[in-house]
Amino acid sequence: MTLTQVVAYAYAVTTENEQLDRTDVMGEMDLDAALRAIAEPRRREILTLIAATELPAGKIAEHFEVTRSAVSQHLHVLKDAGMITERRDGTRRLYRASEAALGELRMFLEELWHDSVDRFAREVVEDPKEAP
Amino acid sequence: MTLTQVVAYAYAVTTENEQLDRTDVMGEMDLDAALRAIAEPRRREILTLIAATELPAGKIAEHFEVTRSAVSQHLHVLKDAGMITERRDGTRRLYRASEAALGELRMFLEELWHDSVDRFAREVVEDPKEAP
DNA sequence: AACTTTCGTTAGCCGTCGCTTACTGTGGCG
DNA sequence: CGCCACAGTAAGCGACGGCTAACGAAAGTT
Repeated sequence: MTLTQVVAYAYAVTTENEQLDRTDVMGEMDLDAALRAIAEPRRREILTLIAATELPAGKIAEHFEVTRSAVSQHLHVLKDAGMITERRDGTRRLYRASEAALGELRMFLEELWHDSVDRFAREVVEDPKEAP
Repeated sequence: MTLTQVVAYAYAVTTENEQLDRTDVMGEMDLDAALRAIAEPRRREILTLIAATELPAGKIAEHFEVTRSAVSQHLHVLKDAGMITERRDGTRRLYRASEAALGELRMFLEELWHDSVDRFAREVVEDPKEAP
């Protein structure tokens, strides 16, 4: 069973409404903003932190040596870019990486890489000796 | 035949020395610099331009409405990040996207996405109703 | 109601970024 | 050699980004 199949199954077993909620809550990913967001090392660390686990802002901030304010601003940037989702629980705000957004970013690079590989393979076929 | 198999074949038909040259010439990709490089829209356009085709600096600059100088600086940033390779032919400098670097970037996001998907799949298995 | 916890927001500082304008460098050609 | 086409480099400017410090806001707790 491939990873993609697992995802397909996961979506399949959720109800239609739940799926609507899911795509609804997630503020559509902005590719430009997303790439700018992950260009920052600390934001990348935050993203890896909440890729597999949901965490409150405080717990996230503990992992860094900058102010909680700074982390809060990073979270704001990530949220605006659609890279993370926010869920409230009392005074806490729980964050997690948006699987859909990560998938879109992944696809963007996949396509770019694909173009590059195509060219490379073409050159090899035309003249193996010229292959870089 | 999958894409990965094509790549494997392409590498296989090149000689060992050629492969050494290939990895030698390419200034090891810097993930941090690479992500900062593709955060800029114009640099991303440049990258897509030379993903499947090798182009001289002048031809690249023609596609934009900024100065050739600006494009030259963008190319410098991309090269420093290891995202592109440079080959000289007379006074011309031919650029192309580094397939290896694009692959590494792709892998980085692949892993991040993978972590996120794992979590999502786990939640569904544990309690489908709780799936976001 | 007063206080605490958890967290976001604002103002302002300083460093970095992308751009233009000028200048410099280099290879080919008469 | 002198010149031209093709490029990178340097200086300097306006804009933007990330940080801290101080403040604001909301949900529990006593």
